[in-house]
Amino acid sequence: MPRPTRESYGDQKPPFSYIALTAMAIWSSPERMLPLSEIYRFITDRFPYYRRNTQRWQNSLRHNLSFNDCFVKVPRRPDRPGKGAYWTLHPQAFDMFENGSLLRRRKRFKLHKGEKDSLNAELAALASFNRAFMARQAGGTPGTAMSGGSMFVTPGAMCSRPSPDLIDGPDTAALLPSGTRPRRAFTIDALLEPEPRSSSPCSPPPPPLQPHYPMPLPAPYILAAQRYHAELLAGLQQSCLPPLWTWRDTSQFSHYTLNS
DNA sequence: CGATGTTTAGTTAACC
DNA sequence: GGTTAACTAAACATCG
Repeated sequence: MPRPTRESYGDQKPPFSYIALTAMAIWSSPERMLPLSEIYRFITDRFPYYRRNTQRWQNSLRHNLSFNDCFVKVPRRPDRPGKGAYWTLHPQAFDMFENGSLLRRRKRFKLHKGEKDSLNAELAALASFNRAFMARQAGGTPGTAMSGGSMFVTPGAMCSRPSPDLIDGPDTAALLPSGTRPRRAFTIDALLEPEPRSSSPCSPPPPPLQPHYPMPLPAPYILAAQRYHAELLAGLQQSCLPPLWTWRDTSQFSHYTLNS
């Protein structure tokens, strides 16, 4: 039986699960993360089947995003306002498909409670940073308002303190690779300081993590926000972690695979 | 208000 | 037959 090509799917339902479709969409984007609307667009652009009954499959897709730990909701950067968050893949979920084939999933990806708590704390800190950022910017008092940053937690404190009910292995409380987790306090002031030069233990850094920001002369706040966001994403999508999703044959969407 | 996100629950199919 | 993953439906909350 011949391999199905992108075209041959036509109005037929593609053999991919929603998880696979979503992973495709996310990993085909330059920054490895997309808002919901862009995930929709990726799917409808490539698979005509999903141009019908959008209510049904989009509900299922949203359900999958929320239900599965393999998808991580990253708050929008404050300089990119809009509706909804960005969605990315959890680094530990990269190998959830057998042999990298998106046609077959190895097992359900589930985070332990400690890992989940840790990640949520990290993301909550980011959201908090964003809110403070906006408030501060609205206040128009650069460098003074909200100084001290007592409302923020340091990443170290956040990630190294296991919850009482956490008994798992050594890395359960440290979701993000320790080398790339943000090293400074999650405060605007700290982030406004010049970037400390440190060589990443993993090389080279993936290009998508340094997107260009189409902004006219970013203010220091914007720079701080960008830096913060980049650090978090660098942790989430570490270059040490293997492979990137790709497709071997760009004309055949049936064969998304992992680089090896 | 509509898009987005969360949660629960029922059905189906594949697998051991 | 039990377990698991995928799919679907639906209720509900939140947010811009």
